[in-house]
Amino acid sequence: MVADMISRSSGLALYLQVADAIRQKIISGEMAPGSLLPSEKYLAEEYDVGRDTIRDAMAYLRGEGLVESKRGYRSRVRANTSRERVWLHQGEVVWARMPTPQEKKDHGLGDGVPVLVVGDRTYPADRFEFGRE
Amino acid sequence: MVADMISRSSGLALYLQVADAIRQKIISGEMAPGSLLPSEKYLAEEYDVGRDTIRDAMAYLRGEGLVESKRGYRSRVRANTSRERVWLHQGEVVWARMPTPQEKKDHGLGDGVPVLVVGDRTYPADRFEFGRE
DNA sequence: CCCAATTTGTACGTATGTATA
DNA sequence: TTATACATACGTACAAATTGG
Repeated sequence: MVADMISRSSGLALYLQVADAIRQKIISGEMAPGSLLPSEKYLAEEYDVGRDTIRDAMAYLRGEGLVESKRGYRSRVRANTSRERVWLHQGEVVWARMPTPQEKKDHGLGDGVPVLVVGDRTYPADRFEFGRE
Repeated sequence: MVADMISRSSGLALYLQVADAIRQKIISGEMAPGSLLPSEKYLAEEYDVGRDTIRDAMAYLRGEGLVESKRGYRSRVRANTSRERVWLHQGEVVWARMPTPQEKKDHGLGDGVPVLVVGDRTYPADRFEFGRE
């Protein structure tokens, strides 16, 4: 029974404890990239918390870029994508921030995926990296 | 009255409409960087929605890195920080992702701030940028 | 230093909508 | 069509942090 790992008196918010537990399963590989998570209803019963608490935990993990959700289907562990390498030209500078809604739409980005900014162009951070030759 | 801008039949979720409205005020400068937002209670009345809807909108804006919240105090428009420039050495590669909880703690990062990764080191994306000389 | 008001955070509930299988 | 699952939106209550008197 996994619910033993959740403490209502630890001082740490329940949803963060749930997020920690699920994150650990993802990092350890117990939940493989691309695999489906249990339903929110199931998780709520497993950890003996309300569904809202599970939703908060999932939202937190989405923000970390660890899971992705879509309506009507169970959430999924985000698969690691390979990044295309782009060489920085002389004088170019790269930085990162979260995408605007328009950029999320344009690049088809889920939650928890930043963009890399070079000049006036943005690149999805899960598909690009920048290097110096 | 701003509530006119919120439509319950537009098909777009109310919290996204609220987020859009507040984001526009931030981008336009009507809400200056560093300034305090109205309380959630006030916003709920202003837009004539539940507090939960306002909270969802705020969480969305936090995820975008536009606002920051702390318990007991009103949310604040994130101030633009200046980024320290670091030169990439030959062969180095930089990419970005969301921080782990440990990295958030170590760097004192709020929501919606990615980290830049170079080798086995991470740099807060709101305080660093990488360039090629 | 303490107290009260304010504000956000957490957690529960219910109901309904919408996408997927 | 039906069942399942996540999304949205309302409500309530209390906890915890901050501010200011």
